[in-house]
Amino acid sequence: MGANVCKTPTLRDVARMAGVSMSTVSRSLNQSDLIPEKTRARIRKIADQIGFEFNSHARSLITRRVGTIGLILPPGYESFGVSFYHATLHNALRSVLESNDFDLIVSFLANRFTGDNNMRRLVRRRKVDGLIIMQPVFEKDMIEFLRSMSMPFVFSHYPPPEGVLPGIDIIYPDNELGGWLAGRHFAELGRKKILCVTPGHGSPWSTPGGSPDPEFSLRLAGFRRGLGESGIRLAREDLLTGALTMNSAYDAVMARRQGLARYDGLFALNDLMAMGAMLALRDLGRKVPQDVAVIGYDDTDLAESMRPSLTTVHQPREELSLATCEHLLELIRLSRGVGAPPSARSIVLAPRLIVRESSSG
Amino acid sequence: MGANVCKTPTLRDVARMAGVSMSTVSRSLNQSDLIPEKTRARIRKIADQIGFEFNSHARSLITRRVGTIGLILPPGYESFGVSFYHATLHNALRSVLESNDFDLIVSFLANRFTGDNNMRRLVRRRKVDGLIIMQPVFEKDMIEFLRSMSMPFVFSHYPPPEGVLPGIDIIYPDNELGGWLAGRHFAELGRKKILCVTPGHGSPWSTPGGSPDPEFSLRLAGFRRGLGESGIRLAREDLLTGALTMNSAYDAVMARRQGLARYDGLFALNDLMAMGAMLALRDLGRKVPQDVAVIGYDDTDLAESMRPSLTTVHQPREELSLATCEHLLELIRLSRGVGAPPSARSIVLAPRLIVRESSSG
DNA sequence: CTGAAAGCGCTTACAG
DNA sequence: CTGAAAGCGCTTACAG
Repeated sequence: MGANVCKTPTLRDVARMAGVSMSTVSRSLNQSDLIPEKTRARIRKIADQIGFEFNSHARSLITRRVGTIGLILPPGYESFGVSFYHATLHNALRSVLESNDFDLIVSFLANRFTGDNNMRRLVRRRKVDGLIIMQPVFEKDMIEFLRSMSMPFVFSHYPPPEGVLPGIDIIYPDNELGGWLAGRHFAELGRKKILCVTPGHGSPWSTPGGSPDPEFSLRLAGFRRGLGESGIRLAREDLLTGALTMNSAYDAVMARRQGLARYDGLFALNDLMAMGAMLALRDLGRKVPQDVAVIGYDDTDLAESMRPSLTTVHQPREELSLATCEHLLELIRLSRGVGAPPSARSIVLAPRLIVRESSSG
Repeated sequence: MGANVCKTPTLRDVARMAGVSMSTVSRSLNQSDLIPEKTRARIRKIADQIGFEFNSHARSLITRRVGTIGLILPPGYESFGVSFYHATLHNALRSVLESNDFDLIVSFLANRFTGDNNMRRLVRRRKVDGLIIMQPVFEKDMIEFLRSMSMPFVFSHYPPPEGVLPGIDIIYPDNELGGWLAGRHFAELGRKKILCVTPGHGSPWSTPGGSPDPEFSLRLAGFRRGLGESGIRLAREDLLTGALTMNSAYDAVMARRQGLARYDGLFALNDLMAMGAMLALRDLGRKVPQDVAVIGYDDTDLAESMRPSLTTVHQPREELSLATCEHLLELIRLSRGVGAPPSARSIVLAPRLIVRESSSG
């Protein structure tokens, strides 16, 4: 009366049915070429029939791998502006991991209730094989901890802070170049007087009164350089301060209605602010792009969907995700091997400008 | 020369240092009250010192729990309209799970490369203790499988399809009521002639030529009922077809510019479409809300950020996430116990209308 | 090519 | 209150 269908069949069940030892089943299902193809096929079939899957815990206990990657979310992820952008990043990440049969645990750095460090916990409990870390700030402790645990990790998306920590694997887009592309585009369009909407210190992770977020200050620096090459200057009064949201930019532009007529271009440091600014310009009777050309940053899906559609700097999300995952998977592979650990790399990806209606009048 | 700091200390290490057996350490760290508080504290301290954490695999092998919940994403999640809305849902989910010390694995139902069923795999490999399933379609196979595996699961967010499967735990907002709130609001405003922007069959999971998505058809039905109570009818020609995106709604309204002057209200079945419609109205010289009052659906962050800010039906995201998690955690708890499995519930949450500038002229 | 055996790091009756 | 021992479901030298 042996039931040949049980809730969760084990290797032992398969072995029994196949009339071989557990070792043979294990080897077969793991593609060991010690086992002749014929046997492997037979066992594979039995396993499929009864719906066998390896118990990942038993397996991990020995192999020390789980088949799960941890993604550490940036601070401020709850805020719309951030989550909004990152959601598309995650989709791309998930694709790559999925194609490699890895699962994805998504977590904040710190548990917001207990205050515990989630990342440490995930690592110590061995719930992940590697980490993708999206954090604008690089804590030295954290990095030393990961190294001491031999846990592969890659920082992704945020540019390194000023004093770059040497020897860290990090992949991010070139924000300075993105800004430069926008600046040059205005110059090419022959626009001379540009208004620029920045988040000021309003990004979720900038410390009050601290230095502005490098991500945004780099965009601005590049923008200045791009304009400067054609002799266009950005004065202090040409900078408006929003807060990464649509309404903050709308309000900032409305508040500046005096003297607005002088401007024939507007650059916002992200798409949401660009959209808010466009609404304001329209309400003030200034036509986009005829009177004012507008450029955003990020190339979120909204940019194309906006009317007029928004010219913007495209963040290479797919490439970023792909490169991040591939690099991490490579590190994981190497960490199992015997070779020397590879030297760390930082990979910088070039953004590109997507020209749409808001700047092609 | 025994190092008292090792990479990953085990129970054995703690036991050795404390001069007790592994059993005692295990019990202490698991809050067994067999062990006197004093001993517990001593052992806790040693464990903390050397950075001990349970190896989750060894533990799971015996206890059959992992401390991880699986979230199954809806089809079409890659599309912006969907991911955009769900991102905020996830944030809320993550909070609740985090406060219960559960990790979250996020996955699509099917592996888009191998075609394998990710959910089955996660369950069979025992990588999750329970599942939150966001799927507009309920496959019978899937449900039987989960039951046969005694895997706790809760369907969340999508209303059940027509022929409701009895005895499934499911939590979702009342879309019909949401539509009704919008209808009644127009009636109260004294608006008589309403244009309605729907996704048609354009939602990501509706089969071509199949029946429209229940989520949206319910909103529309409720809306009709709300208007009907004040004698307002919606003719076939009052329905526009977009595709859940801003530009689709923009284009639909623009294409309908003839006869647009008759309308004094516009309802879009989600916020993105409402925003697109508002842009079109403005471009056609119709003032919001003076000429046309506009209502959206979802209450995404963009609604408040829009100018004029958007009146919309608020999806009870926080309540939904909270209720889903709490219910799932309860099911998990019960599945360990001896009591009879609880009877399944469906929980319907009431949305509410958020009145903003787009309808308060 | 194949199997018996040890062991991964825990938990939990069972016996004191 | 405490410990020795069995066992969760795998993998992998080791011996044939």
